[in-house]
Amino acid sequence: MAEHDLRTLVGEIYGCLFKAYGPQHWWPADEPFEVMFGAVLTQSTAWTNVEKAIDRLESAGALDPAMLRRLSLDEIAGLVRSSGYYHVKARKLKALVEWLGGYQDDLSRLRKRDMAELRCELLGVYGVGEETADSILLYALDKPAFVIDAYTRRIIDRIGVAVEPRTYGGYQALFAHNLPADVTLFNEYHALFVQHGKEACRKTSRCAQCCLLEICRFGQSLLKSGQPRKAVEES
DNA sequence: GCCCAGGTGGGTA
DNA sequence: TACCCACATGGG
Repeated sequence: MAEHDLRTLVGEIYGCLFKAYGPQHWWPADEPFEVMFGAVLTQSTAWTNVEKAIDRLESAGALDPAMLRRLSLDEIAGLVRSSGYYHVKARKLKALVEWLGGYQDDLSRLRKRDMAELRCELLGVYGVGEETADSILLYALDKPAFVIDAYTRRIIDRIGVAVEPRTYGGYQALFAHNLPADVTLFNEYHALFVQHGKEACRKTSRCAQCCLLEICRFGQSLLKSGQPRKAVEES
């Protein structure tokens, strides 16, 4: 599949999703620390459960890194119980705020850092994997990191794009190489994938009745003819 | 009662 | 590298 066609496809998917769901405006108005904690709390967890945990943190005045550093693991676990995996997540939040403490909780210092270096550093923090790191970079620190999640993989697989390698980086490269590195665009695109995943294509194995139906059909026909679209990660 | 949700870390072969 | 598995609540 030519590079030009892949670029067109990535643009078409965005166009269909935007037409169906409209602008999402995810997280930009929220407090960056709340965004960071939410990124950890939402790991493998429904957002409705995360909201309850964030509300309890807020009531305790603990949407603040300095406050969170003062609380014990058990205290944090009690506050985030509703988000599931609460013992593990308490440790993860603690590790994150310890890391923030190294910057005196000063987000302007973090925003000045090079994105790739910052990403490496985040990945070194306990509990921060690739998706969480990119969510923090994009939604809390305004860096152009494209977030890949289960919804995104599912949709891309269904459309029939042959991502190589089938890793987080492989999927991310598909978008990073075929879109301008724009924070607002990346923010909206990922939010639209999540919205679509929640509303349309969760349980069914095909995109019946969904806004990506035509794109899916095109992808399936290519697969049958033995020519899956190919996206290759640059090393 | 069963399935799933905006993952990650650690262990094993 | 490539799988497993633990981690756990709450809504449909």
